[in-house]
Amino acid sequence: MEPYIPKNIEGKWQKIWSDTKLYEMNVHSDKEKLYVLDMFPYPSGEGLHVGHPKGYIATDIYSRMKKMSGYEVLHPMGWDAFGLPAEQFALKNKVHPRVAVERNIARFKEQLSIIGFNYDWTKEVNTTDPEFYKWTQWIFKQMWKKGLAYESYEPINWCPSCKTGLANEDLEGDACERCGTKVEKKPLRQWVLKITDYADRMIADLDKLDWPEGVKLAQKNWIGKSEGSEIRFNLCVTGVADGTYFVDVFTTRADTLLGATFIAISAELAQTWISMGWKPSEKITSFIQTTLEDEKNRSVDFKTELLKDGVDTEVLAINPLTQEKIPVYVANYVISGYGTGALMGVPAHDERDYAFAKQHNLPVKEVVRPYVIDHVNVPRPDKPTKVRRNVHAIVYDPATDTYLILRNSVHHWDTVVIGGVEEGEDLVEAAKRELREETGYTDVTFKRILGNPVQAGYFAPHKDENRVAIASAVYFELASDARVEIPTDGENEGNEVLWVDASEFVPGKMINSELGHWLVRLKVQDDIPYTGEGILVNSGAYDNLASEEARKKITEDAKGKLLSQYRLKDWVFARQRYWGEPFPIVFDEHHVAHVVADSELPVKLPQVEAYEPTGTGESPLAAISEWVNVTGFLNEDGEFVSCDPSDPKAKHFTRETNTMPQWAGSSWYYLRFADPKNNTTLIDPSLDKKWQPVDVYVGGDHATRHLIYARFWHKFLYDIGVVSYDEPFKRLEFLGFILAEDGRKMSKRLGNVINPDDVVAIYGADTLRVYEMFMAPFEQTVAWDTKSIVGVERFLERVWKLQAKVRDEKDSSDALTVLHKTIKKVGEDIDAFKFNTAVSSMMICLNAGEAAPHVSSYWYSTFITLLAPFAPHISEELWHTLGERGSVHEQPWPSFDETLLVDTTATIAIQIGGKLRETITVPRDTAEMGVLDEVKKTQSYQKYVGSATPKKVIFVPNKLINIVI
RNA sequence: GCCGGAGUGGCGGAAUGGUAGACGCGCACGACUCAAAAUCGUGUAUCGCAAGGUGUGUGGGUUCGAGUCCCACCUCCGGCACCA
Repeated sequence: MEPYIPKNIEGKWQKIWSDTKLYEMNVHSDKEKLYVLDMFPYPSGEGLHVGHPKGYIATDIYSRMKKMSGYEVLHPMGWDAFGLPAEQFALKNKVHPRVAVERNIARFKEQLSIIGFNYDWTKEVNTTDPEFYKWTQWIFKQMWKKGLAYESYEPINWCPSCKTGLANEDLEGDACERCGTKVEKKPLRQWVLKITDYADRMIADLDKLDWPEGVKLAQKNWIGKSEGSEIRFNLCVTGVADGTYFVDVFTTRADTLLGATFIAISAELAQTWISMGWKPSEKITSFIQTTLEDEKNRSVDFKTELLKDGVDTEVLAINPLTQEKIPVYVANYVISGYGTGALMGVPAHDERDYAFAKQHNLPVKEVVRPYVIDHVNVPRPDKPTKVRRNVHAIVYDPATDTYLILRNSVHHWDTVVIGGVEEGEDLVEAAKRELREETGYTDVTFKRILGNPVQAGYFAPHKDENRVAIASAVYFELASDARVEIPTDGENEGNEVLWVDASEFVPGKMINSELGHWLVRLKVQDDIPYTGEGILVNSGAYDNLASEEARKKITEDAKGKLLSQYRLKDWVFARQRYWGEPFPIVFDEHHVAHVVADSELPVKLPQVEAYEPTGTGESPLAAISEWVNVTGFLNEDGEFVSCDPSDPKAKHFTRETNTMPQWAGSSWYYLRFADPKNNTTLIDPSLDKKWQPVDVYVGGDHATRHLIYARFWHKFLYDIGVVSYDEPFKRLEFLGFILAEDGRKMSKRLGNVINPDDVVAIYGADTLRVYEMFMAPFEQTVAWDTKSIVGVERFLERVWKLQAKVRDEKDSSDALTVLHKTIKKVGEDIDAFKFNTAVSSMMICLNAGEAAPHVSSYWYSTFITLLAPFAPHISEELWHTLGERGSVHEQPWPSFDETLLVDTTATIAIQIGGKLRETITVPRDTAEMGVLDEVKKTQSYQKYVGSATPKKVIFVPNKLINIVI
């Protein structure tokens, strides 16, 4: 037997597989399709570290197993090579980005090739290839035609270091995600994509995706839909007729409109007012200016300016329902990009508005009262209703850390001390009176009233009527045990006065359904506004309406409209850099934009010497006049067609000089793999129908960028009929990253990078592959551990050596059973991306094979077949050593025999009173009686049960028997 | 603050409500060797000589039985954050 030397076999097989085109697949095959895709890499100049291949190993294993199971598998690879990192790398190394990208791709490919991946390289795509980005431009053009791409002059995030505008998704807090520089707001002409048009569908369709729930939630939160109302407040400005001016506010709580006591607007909106002719005082103007400039302090604390200074003009807002006039502030905490950039302040029902009102001494007007429905005695619609005001006396004894309750033996309930209150009666006095009458305690210290009343609805069976209780709570502490005698009959009949600790003083154990609210208020020392829903009070005609109903009615009556707002912003889609896709747009002499005709695509990125960013907000392309200036004419569709300047139709146009962001190509690249060379359409419709969607998509966490952008583009392509399915990625598996041995991220700077080439050189590609799958659950981030890799090395070594034990004889039943269990387990685990346990089960199987006197060639070749997706080289070598023909990677995936899965004996755990005492081995499927007979013979039974009669026996066949005594 | 995810030996980690710690690393001892490495074998949660206790972040609960289910809390990691 030859020794196992990976480098002697791995290169050899890689060459044979490549020469025999083993991995070239047929997109037109009749077999059932499966599309397995990695998030394609950005070919950076640093090359791969061991973390990069992790996901590729997983898809490699998955796709190999599926191919063996009879699927035609599309498993391609490509390059996401446009964008800032490549350009920065090129600038730094003084090479052209195109050259740098080619070099980096070659390096990546070489690194990938030695790991033995099964990519079909005939399907390779590259986003910087004009034949590819032609279609990126084409998609943009379709969006433009549908009005989804528009020019905007709004201030955007500008990174002064990268010298380009950025999308919201490109930020980390308020800094550039790439270089960490604080971004500035810069007004810039931008191309923006209307992604918000798809927000609702992107939320709704999450339901049909087999994605990790956490990712779906992250997307939902990122999109951040809130449903509310836009309501107009007319303005009352000194010297101008009321209603000439107005402000629209967005609110999710239109039900609190009658509690609005101020309006706050953003500095941006104030500036718009100024540009429309409003002339505020110097003080206000300067406040607006500083707020606009002081970008970072806007999220720190309240800074406001009241639009009233007694000198020039005074601005008040008129509540559309009450006509009440309320003050208007410019406030730094109101942001312009959300809603209308103006809000109505309702201090009684919003924490921030409350804090604001306290700071400015504004009235707090309660309009929503918490409302609880008793779930035991639910109000009955057919019964009359009586309204009562009452007070709850909550008494705490600090000495014993307990609360005072009444336990009633007639009604079987625990309750706080409750008493009715008359109109105008003092709550504290009423509560004290009830305390004395019902418990006898007289010496309590009043602490505070627990906020506004809570309303409860319940059915009172003993009175056969519904009750609405409007309850306030008064909080006391017990000062001394002083008590007076109380009668035990009448109201007090059946009552026992008790002190209970906090665990008993909870809504589930007490009858008082208001208690939950009291406990929340007890916890915080200051009054807090009630931000929940309830029923309306102090709202005139709207009193007693539930919040939800009130929102509709109030919005309607205030002539507002119901609409949704999103946290997600439209996608700022232009970059002022060289290395990206040019836009298929030209401008005429009036600076009106036109798309270019299809015949003009691709609009190629010009070859230039200097491509440094200008920093002026202009792209470096703008300086290339021979590229920018073009002659042509608009055809009958209004699209630009170039022509010779001598042509009588010729007119002068200039090209759009911004380029597309890095995320453009990756938003649709997965569509191209099935048909990468098609020159007439983005993808042949029949191939789209056959191969989309991606069945399994694997990569790092891009929940809020790539995966949002791609879904948006895909849905757009679906709408215009280019693709036939409305979601791009059916199943998504995230991978956990591999950290350096020191637990930090691998980086050249830290000098802790583990290079896969080195690992392959020492241990071989198969060991690297199996180790990366074995080290931790796939989705979990884990630190590289060079020590542990030998475990996998030994495993493959022992697999190799087991060939010496192959005999032409029957397997032991143990070895056979383990093998079939392993076939089942490995298949199931690969399906579920549980590679670590798949490897572990193969180790168990190998242990069993080694323990057996010999293994059959069936046993060994089956084992090799299971191992093949994980360790393709050693498996192929052993396959041929066994004298088998063809490639192990083209063998059918082994099937298991159900009858062989079960052991002939079973180990039964004997529990006595739930405690494990002993185990016994009995023939499989021994019935309860049989097992019990055996159990009775055991020492444990004699000792713990003896002659006593078991109260109960729980029997789980082949597993456990529990004797309860 | 809000929303996710996770807390199990010295380490990575296993466990459809049914024998916690599979598998692997490490470690200890033994075999082989002049010796070492490699390899192979045995052992390895913890306290205890043992019988037997105790153990899956903490405290409660449900259950014959809880790492797993329920309630409250603590810690760590990730995301969002004046979003009206």
